[in-house]
Parts: sequence; structure tokens; C-alpha cells
Amino acid sequence: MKLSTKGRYGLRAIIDLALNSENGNAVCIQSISERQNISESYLEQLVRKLRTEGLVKSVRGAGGGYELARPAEKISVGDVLRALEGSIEAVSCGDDEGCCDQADLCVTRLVWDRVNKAIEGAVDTVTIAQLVEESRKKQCMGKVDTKSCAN
Amino acid sequence: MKLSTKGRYGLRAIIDLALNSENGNAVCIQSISERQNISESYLEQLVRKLRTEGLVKSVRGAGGGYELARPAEKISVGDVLRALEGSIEAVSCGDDEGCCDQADLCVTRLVWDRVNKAIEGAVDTVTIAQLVEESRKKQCMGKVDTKSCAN
DNA sequence: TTAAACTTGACAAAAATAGTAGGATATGAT
DNA sequence: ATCATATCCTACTATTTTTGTCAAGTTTAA
Ligand code: FES
Ligand code: FES
Repeated sequence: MKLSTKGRYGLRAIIDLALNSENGNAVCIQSISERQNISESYLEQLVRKLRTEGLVKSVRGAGGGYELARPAEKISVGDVLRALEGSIEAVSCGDDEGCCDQADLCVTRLVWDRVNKAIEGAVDTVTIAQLVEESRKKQCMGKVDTKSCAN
Repeated sequence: MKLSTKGRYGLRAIIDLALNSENGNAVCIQSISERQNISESYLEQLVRKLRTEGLVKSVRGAGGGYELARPAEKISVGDVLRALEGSIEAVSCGDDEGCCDQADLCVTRLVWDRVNKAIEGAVDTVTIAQLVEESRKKQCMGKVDTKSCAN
């Protein structure tokens, strides 16, 4: 029941992206890579996927990079994870492909449905914007020499 | 974010076990294997683990098998999954081993905590007894030639 | 023109999963 | 006794997934 690095790195990446692109400029892979300490090539794959799924958009050429495709308030953690992992279901007792012989009598599906719904509820109710704000608060507490920190 | 066959098969196995051992007799691996259509050898591994984790107990020798170590009401789905999977956490941003550089500033932990709690809530509030009962209901509706079906 | 940056596809090492095989041990039945 | 039935245990292997890497492009601001 583990979330792979795709989802873990990807979420960190898009938060980093949101955090560093608020003045309207694009953020390049390299800078994310350095701040988050994730391989540049690997990160590229992940961000590419976020782009094809419509969560971020790219600005090509020199001085380019990536920025959010829509406001951070409109992007949930669930959006990000689904984009990267394909599906966030713990078990997809699926429909056509019966995972066990008597799928119609199988009571474990009741459990998997509960679990899937619980997970979705947890990730769909948190937005990138909220995490960005939390991140700011922590930074504020972390850095003692920050002048602009109004308490 | 997939649950492995260990958890999926294992839950079906213990439900089968509970369902077929209510008259007090032990249930052997072979019979579970046939009913659930899971490899005997593989199933053995799983049930053995359930035993070492104290969820079922074994009766050795001819005519032996397995039975629940305690009443089905006292065994939750979470107990079973944890026994088989080790941990059901989606992400274990753990403690000593910092999964990212600035673990103390990392806001993704907030998300993973939410997800983990959601999962635990989902699996810890369902007991094997409840599933057994559901299973009975379904069987009852499924089999038209069952004499003993009141209603 | 040049260098910064994205774009793409193929590839590969490493880890986890899923399942097998074969024997040892215990015990009820004959 | 001994045999059949069943758990017990370890080790091994094949497959798949994960986790990346690499190299050769393309686009565009400066
Ligand atoms: S239908 Fe999916 S495990 Fe039974
Ligand atoms: S502390 Fe686990 S991802 Fe940051």
C-alpha cells in the first residue's frame, strides 16, 4: 500500500513550483531539482506528466520553465496524485475484469470501496494553495533572520 | 498505491475461514484454496503469517487446519492487513529516516498523515464478523435452492 | 547565433511482488 | 507401527514495477 516516488516527488515538485512562480515567472526544472534534491532527468518525466494532464503549462526556450496551468486553489492533491500514479485506488476490484471468481458475491469489495473513498476524501480536500500557505508559515518560523516576517 | 495480493487474498482467506469454521472444526488450507481459487502453497504462506501474528491458530496433524484465534467480532480488517502487509501506510514519512532533506519543513507530511489516518479509519472500523454476515446475506440471495434460508 | 530550456523515446539497474518446490514435523486413524 | 493428512519452514525463481539514466532532438529569448 505504498505510494511511489512519483507521487511523493511530484507533490513536492508542484508545491515548489507554486511557491516559486507566484511573481509570474516560469520555474525551470533545474532549480526545482536543486532545491528539492531530486534528479533532474527524473523530475523532467514527472513534470512532463503533470503537463500532459493539464496541471502545469510549459514555457519553452531560454528563460522558460513551468508554471501552474490554473490557480493553486483549483488544484487538489488528488489531481496531482491521479495525474502521476494513474489511479490512487488501493484496490480496483474492477467492473469488467473480475478480480476474483465470484465478484458478485465478494464481500471484500465493500472494504475496498470504503478504503478507496477514504483515500479520495483525504486527497481531494487539500489544495496546493493550502500547502503553499502552510509552507510559508513554516519557513517563517524556521528562518529567524527574515526581516519581512510580520510575527 | 496498490494493495498487494497478500492483503487481498489474505482477507478473502480469513473470511472464508471464519465462514467455514463456525461449527468449531478446523479448516484446512486445501479447502480454502479450492473455494477461493488461490494457489495452495501461496495461501499457506499467508495463513502462516496470520498465525504468527496471532489472528488464527493452527491444529496440526490429520484432520487439522486453522481456526480464528479470537471471535470474529474482535478481528478488524486492519488487523488482517497489517499482519500481512506489515504496514498499511501509504507513505511513511518517518521519524528517524528523513524521507526528504527538510523533513521538519516538509508540508507534504501533512497530506500523508491525513491519508494514513483515513485509511486506518476505513479498515479499523470493519470487522471480520460484519463481513461474514454480509457474505451470508449475499449467499442467501444467490442460492435459490437453499432450504435453510429463513426469509 | 547561441545557449537555455523543454521534449521525447529508449534503455537499464534495482527492488518488490507473486508464486513454486521440496522437505521436515506432528498427529489422528487404521 | 505405519500411513495418510495436514501444518511448518526455507529457499529459490520468474515476473513486474519502480526508479531512474541517457542521448538526441526542438523551441525560443537574448
Ligand atoms: S471482486 Fe475483487 S476481490 Fe473479489
Ligand atoms: S518528510 Fe517525507 S517527503 Fe518530506
